[in-house]
Amino acid sequence: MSKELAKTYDPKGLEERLYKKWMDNGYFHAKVNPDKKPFTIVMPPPNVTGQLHMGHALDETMQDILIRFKRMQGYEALWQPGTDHAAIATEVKVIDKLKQEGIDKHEIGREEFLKHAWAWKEEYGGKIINQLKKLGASADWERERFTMDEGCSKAVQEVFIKLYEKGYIYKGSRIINWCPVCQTSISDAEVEHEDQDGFFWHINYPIVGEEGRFVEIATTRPETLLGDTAVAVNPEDERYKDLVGKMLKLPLTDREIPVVADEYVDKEFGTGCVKITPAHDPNDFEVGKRHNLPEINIMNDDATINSLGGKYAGMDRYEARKAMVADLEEQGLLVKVVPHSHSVGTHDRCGTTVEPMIKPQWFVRMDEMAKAAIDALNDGDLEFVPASFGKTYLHWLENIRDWCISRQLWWGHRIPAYYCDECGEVVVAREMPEKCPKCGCTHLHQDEDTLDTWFSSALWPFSTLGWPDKTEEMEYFYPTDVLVTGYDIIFFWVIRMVFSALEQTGKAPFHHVLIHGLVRDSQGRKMSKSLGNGIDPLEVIDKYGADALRLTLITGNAPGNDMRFYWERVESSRNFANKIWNASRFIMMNLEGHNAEAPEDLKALCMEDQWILSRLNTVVREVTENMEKYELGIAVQKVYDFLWDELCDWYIEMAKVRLWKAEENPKAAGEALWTLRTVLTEGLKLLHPFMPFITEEIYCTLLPEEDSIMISEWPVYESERNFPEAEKAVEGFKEVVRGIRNTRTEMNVPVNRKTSLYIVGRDADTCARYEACKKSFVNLAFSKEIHVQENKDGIGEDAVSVVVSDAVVYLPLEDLVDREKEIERLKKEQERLTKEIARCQGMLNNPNFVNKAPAAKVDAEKEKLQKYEEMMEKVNVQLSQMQK
RNA sequence: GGGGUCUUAGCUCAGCUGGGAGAGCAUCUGCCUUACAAGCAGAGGGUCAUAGGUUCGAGCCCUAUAGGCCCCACCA
Repeated sequence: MSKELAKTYDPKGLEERLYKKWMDNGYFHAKVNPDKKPFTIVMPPPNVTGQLHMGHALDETMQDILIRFKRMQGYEALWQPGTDHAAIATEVKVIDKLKQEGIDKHEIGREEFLKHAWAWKEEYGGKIINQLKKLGASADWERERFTMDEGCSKAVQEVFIKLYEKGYIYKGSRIINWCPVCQTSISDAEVEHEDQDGFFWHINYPIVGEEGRFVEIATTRPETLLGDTAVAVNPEDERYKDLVGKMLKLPLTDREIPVVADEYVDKEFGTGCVKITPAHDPNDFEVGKRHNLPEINIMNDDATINSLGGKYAGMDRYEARKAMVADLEEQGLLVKVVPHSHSVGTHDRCGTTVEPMIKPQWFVRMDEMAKAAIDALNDGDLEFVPASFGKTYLHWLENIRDWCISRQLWWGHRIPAYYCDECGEVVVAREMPEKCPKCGCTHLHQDEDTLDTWFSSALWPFSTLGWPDKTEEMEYFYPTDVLVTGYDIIFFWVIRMVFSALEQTGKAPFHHVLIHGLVRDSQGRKMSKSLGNGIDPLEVIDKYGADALRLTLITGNAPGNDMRFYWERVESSRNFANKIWNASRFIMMNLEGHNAEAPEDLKALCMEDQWILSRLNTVVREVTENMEKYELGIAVQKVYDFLWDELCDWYIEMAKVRLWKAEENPKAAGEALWTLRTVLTEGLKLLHPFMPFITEEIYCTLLPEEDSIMISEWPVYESERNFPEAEKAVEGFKEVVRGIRNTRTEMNVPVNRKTSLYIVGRDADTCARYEACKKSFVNLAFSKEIHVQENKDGIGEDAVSVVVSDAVVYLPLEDLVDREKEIERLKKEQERLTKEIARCQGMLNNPNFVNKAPAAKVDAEKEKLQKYEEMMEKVNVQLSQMQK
């Protein structure tokens, strides 16, 4: 590979080339390796028919960062990928496609439909995986799984049977959420509640045998009147006490229904009389059970009124509502209509208003398993990051109801239950039994329903590792270490994985759950198809590169918080990539043809070399700590600041003096080059998990003998690279440089005018220190002829002075000095110091501070006070001189 | 109704266990200084929502209030 690098960083082409290299070398593959500690992340399986969006990009980037970090740290890092069959989402898409071809799902039948569905999966299933690869995702693609592949299906069947045998899975006729459009039951978690403006219809129900007397009820859903089997009042309600037990004539029908008393009714709300429709309302269902009321289902599966609805039969529920209200009005039974806003349940997939219906469905009993999941968090077997999401988790589990798992869909895992055609006996088994165990009949048929898609994804952390077989992967990689996901699917997925894993494997499926927020648009709106405000990650990658996208998604936001997407931020990430690129280019250009041998003793290195090594050392320690605490944003910010501010803006500029004089002093230049190469190499390693492509390209160009940065060793803190004195010295140096630059700007001195510099140090030691680094002022402070001395000999009275902690720097700028201006500047400085001194004294004069604060804090304040007082003294001298 | 979360510079957000307010972008002033104008140097800009409290010391901890957002919930 050539050392010639382009002047600007162009990620195009390079990313693809490097990704292929990583794949070809099998760097992403993890295997059972007893010599190493495992580190495992299971990838939340994207929907097989899905498109990569910003949410995925964020989620996958976070995981990739953790996996790459741990891999470099020497762990056997497995990132287990795969896709989800996404039962209903996929089935809807396949139905749509078939419809366009003029094919009806029911006409072709189950088997034929599934053929189409699998074909669809084969055609589109790989798409999202390929998109993930563009991000740089280092998942172990050799282990890619699918929730409906053989192994996962086996796990699903196994779990179903075990739970059934334990009595945790049962079939029952209960009120469930029904989607009339998708024509399937859905779980509570799939129902979204939204407030809608509607009406309260007040209707009079005539009392039987009491001509002209009515009971007035209020309802938001008049059409369900057809299924009413009672009217309920509160037993304590004095207004209606005499009515309890009486019969009412149900309007628009020829039925009579009783008035019952039930605590459920709120006296204060509405009219205090509630119509009870057990078959179409969850609360009414409960009331009906308590009073042994009949359950009358008045709707077909598509939410049209069924044959029990008399003249309304065949009408859609809303059509029927209109017709019935009109009829009631005509009959004089409609008392009034009052606008009323109330919460309506809708299906999260299609937005259709859910219809509660009584249907035979399969359920998972939640009480015991929920308790285990609660204990897991309370016992610390499971930890959320940030911890506050643990409360959300607990709150949900504490209020959980049984989970409806059967779906009237074809795309999914078919329920392993078989019914005897003769006696109706139910057998749950791995295969269809040859004959009914009860009556011996040989005619049996399998349950038509499939399982909720989350039933299989709940098993993902262990089904992908081979469970229920006792595989070595299961033994080695399980439980996994951390799950990374958005807060929006804690209920759907995280909770179900936890209780499933606890039940089946006896262990929590992961130790930590790292939660992130949503990526919103620049106005803070959710990115959505209907708004058309979504930003395609692939477009960002195409324009700015995957590294820039990754950096943008990780920086400037705290775990669990939503973030906004701005193109400007991507641009600034790209600029950082370019900065690193050019710094590397500079270092490599200088290395060309020169020796950069490691020094025999780091202690012999010059001040600035020790400083940058020492700073790097600190950054290594801090970044590693941040990564281990999942503080990715903080970690990368530190790497960013170190590379840009400290390495590029300071160290490289300081090192230039030696590089320019390489011919004169090859040893000094060699040390600078060694330091540059060392710091760059280590810095790139710290950056690699965040920006894998550019770091790989530079690393391999810089060190052609190395194979890849992604399998290099993560830097570790070494105490012999710690140089506190050098750090302090360079801080002093920087203070001087800043002071000079500042003063020059104020004096409007152009950069190309080099000035002489007199540094008057506090004492001999200080002078020695400035002497050692004085050459660096040439480049950093636009200087020539730098004099370091202990007195003011040879310095003109008009020189501009810069007072710092341990020295005064004089710039002889006679011709430019405006005495008035200089006096003003010094007075400003005086003012600043007065404030500082007052602040220090305020603290130190407070006996409570001196007595109670830690001694180190008190000493630090004393030291500062002394420093400021010294500086003040010097400023005063300077000022009086100017005012002479 | 319950729970969570947020309120910090013009904008978007960081700020880890309490110890002198930060970044990016934007604005203003100089610079094409032999890695980088996708850059360099400098500047302005904040009563850290409000009111109390704990503490020697609060952006950070506690309480209340206001406003924003989110989630959960069976008031017909």
